[in-house]
Amino acid sequence: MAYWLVKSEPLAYSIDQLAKDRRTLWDGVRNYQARNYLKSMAKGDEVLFYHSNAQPPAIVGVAKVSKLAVPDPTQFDSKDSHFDPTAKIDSPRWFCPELEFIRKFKCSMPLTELHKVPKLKSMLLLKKGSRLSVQPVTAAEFHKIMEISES
DNA sequence: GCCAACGTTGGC
DNA sequence: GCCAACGTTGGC
Repeated sequence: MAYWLVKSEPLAYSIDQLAKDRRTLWDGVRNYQARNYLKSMAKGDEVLFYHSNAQPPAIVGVAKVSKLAVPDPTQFDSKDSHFDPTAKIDSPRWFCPELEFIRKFKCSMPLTELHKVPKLKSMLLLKKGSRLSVQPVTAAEFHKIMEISES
């Protein structure tokens, strides 16, 4: 079992939208490192859901991987903002797993609060200049965040 | 809106 | 392969 964190701008796709949809393809990621993480996600992996460019930016809930990554359909759609003209059907460049809603936290965890937790100080999310929209999270970090969410 | 930190592109 | 120019992310 691995743990991850994904970022989304709430105006683009929020935790509330995922709660309604129940499941969604995590498409549109166009960064190679993030893509490689998406491809290595296993069914059942748990995923922290983070709202970026939000007020405040915060971890807002948990999802899980419900399907392994498949070729991202938006790369082939010329009308989609994530269209990639260099991607070919027989050699897709971008991949996306399906994520399933687990829960929204009663109280979201703003970045400013996360920075105060000593056990989380090495989280990728909290490192200066860290822009990756898909990140691995350690079991210890994940469980600490679960603990905080229940307090 | 600003800007630091990256990532990508493309000429050479 | 280098690197300048440009684009994007995302906190503030």
